[in-house]
Amino acid sequence: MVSMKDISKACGVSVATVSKALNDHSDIGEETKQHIRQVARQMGYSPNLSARALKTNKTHGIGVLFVDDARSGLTHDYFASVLDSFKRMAEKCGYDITFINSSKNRKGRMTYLEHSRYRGFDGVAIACIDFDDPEVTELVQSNIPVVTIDYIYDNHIAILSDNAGGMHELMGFVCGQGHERIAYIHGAASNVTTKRLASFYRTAEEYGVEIPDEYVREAPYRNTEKSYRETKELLQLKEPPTCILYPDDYAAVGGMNAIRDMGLRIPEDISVAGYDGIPLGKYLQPQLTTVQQDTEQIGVAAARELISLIERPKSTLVEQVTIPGHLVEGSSVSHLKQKERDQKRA
Amino acid sequence: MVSMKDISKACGVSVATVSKALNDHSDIGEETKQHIRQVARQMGYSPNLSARALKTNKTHGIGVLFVDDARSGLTHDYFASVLDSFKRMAEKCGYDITFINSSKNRKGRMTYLEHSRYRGFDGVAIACIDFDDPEVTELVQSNIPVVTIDYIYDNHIAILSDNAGGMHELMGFVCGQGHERIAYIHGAASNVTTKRLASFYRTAEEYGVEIPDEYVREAPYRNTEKSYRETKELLQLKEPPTCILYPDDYAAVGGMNAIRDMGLRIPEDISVAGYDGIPLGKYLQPQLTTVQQDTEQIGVAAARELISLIERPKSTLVEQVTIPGHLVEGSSVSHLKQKERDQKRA
DNA sequence: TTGTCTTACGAAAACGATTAAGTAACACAG
DNA sequence: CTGTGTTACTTAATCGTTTTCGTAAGACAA
Repeated sequence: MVSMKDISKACGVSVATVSKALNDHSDIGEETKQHIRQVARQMGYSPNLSARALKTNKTHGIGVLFVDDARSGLTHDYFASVLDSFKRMAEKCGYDITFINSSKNRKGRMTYLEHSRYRGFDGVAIACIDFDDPEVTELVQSNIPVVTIDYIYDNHIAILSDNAGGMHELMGFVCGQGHERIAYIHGAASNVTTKRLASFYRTAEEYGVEIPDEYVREAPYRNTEKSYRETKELLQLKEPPTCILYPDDYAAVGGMNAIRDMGLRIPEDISVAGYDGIPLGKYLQPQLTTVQQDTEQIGVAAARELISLIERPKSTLVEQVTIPGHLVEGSSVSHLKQKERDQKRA
Repeated sequence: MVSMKDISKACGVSVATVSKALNDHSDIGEETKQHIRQVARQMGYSPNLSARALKTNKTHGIGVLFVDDARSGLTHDYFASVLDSFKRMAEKCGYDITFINSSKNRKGRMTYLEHSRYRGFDGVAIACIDFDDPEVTELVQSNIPVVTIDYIYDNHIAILSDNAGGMHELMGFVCGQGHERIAYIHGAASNVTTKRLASFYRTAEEYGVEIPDEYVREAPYRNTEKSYRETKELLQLKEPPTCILYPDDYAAVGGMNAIRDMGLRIPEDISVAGYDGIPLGKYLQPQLTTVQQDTEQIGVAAARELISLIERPKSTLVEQVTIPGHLVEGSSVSHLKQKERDQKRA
């Protein structure tokens, strides 16, 4: 590998001059600069990041922390999309993305923070994880710039998908279609799901729709089997719902299977809606009504905010950015006409 | 940050002793070692990777190169799964994963190789990309250890999903179900798709099934719209196929929509099969017949081979590992009984 | 002439680790 | 007593940069 020393010899100048020329310092003559740069290019010089990082304490590396154990790491649709746009934005700004982990290797086990320090990340993005994990809070409370996605820590930057707004829009649509018996199978308790649940109730009230307790159930994220079972139970109620909302699109597919297995049609007999807007949802029959989260913007905003925090530690005032989603009106929610509703009531 | 110097002061020994104690060299007394380690722990010492890398030329970092521009980077199901298991395996061995990119940032543009050198990757994994790209071949021909996934460069380690075997098994199943008019919408030309296509023809011959040219068409990977259109065209042929194979499960869904839109039933009227084994396939109705690629093993093998190449540059003889997939017999391929076939022929 | 500025560059000390080579202390054989 | 080995350290060089503090040369004013 050709180093600055090689260039300095080739040019007959000192390494200091080479360094300054390549970094465009003002105290080097213009022609010297040009010459040094040209020679560097010719010799195929490549800066040594380790050496630079050792001096400057900047690695231009960003750590990304995802949940690992739930097996859904990168195959988690929502998260993979967010990460993808995060990555693109970060790379455009000259930062590379490395995954943080705490798996034990030959040298024992490192906490997230230890690992981050070891790698010398300039900043860290956290998402899709148990935010109460002590290792996570340790990382957040360290002096490493942090941005969280879909969770707020006091005094830290957070990028939030507008779950309350999304659910409000979805419920508004469902109610607007005339549904009055709406069930909600929500995801396992988390900051995200509680927001959606609260918004669900609030919007129901807004539209004067009553929600019996037995209409509200729980099935973990992306758990098709559980949502299948819960759906069957809902349909066996004395007064079954006319519409069922699911924690995500996968779960919705599970529910749709349950509905069909019971000989009912979607949306004629039962309406369903998912959440997330996975690519395949558009191609299901009927097309799935869902809320598409703007993963592109979430990822971009996260990267932008984190990098601005890294590069201008003080000036960053914005602490939370909420990114709206939008309703995808598929055809899995039917319009209940007045007489139909009367019929059902009769 | 506490460094070895701090520890050496606290312990009244030299930094060399600290270094050796922490790295378990044999020429340090056992009690000294223990003491130094304990103090290091108490002081919250964290090794500085940059400094270490500067000396040792090892970063314990692996670069991963994916296609970026096609927008399907991390949201590519097959690849996200492979990456996920690759990551887990690598982390278990003490390596971290960073994405390689060549996007132009403030400092101009780096090639993949330049970027890899800059980051000092110990090794590189390449997948899901245009393998003819000169930047990619430049990277492969460098002195950096490389493993490729689903593509073979001479004298380099490659991990291959058994596309020929998978297609053979799938075709064997379809033919075994009595199908004799089988169409294949294959993906855009690539090393992967040509292997499948060859295997498709070979297996057809093996079963004495003739494939008219008009039965073989092309639709890009995951392109639901194109496979929708191609499917419609296939069904409008004078002698339409009884079974259609698709390049992937997404495309299959597109095809299924076309079939249904034409008022036909799956699998009673037309059978379909996908490829990949996406999670949702199990929950489609009918359940999609497909070939599940063993992404777990592919990722693990890639990481294992790459790391062994990194750590024992000479000893690695194995150059290609083929990972078999397995048929998922859904219910989207019907069994054609003899008389039905006779009927159709009549 | 002397003093002060500017410009353009160099010397050298870091940064935090690793490691080859050296050395002091002691044991033990001859 | 001398020579040879161990054992347990220390010294010092080194990796490739960055950056602070020179300093020499020339310009220009007083």
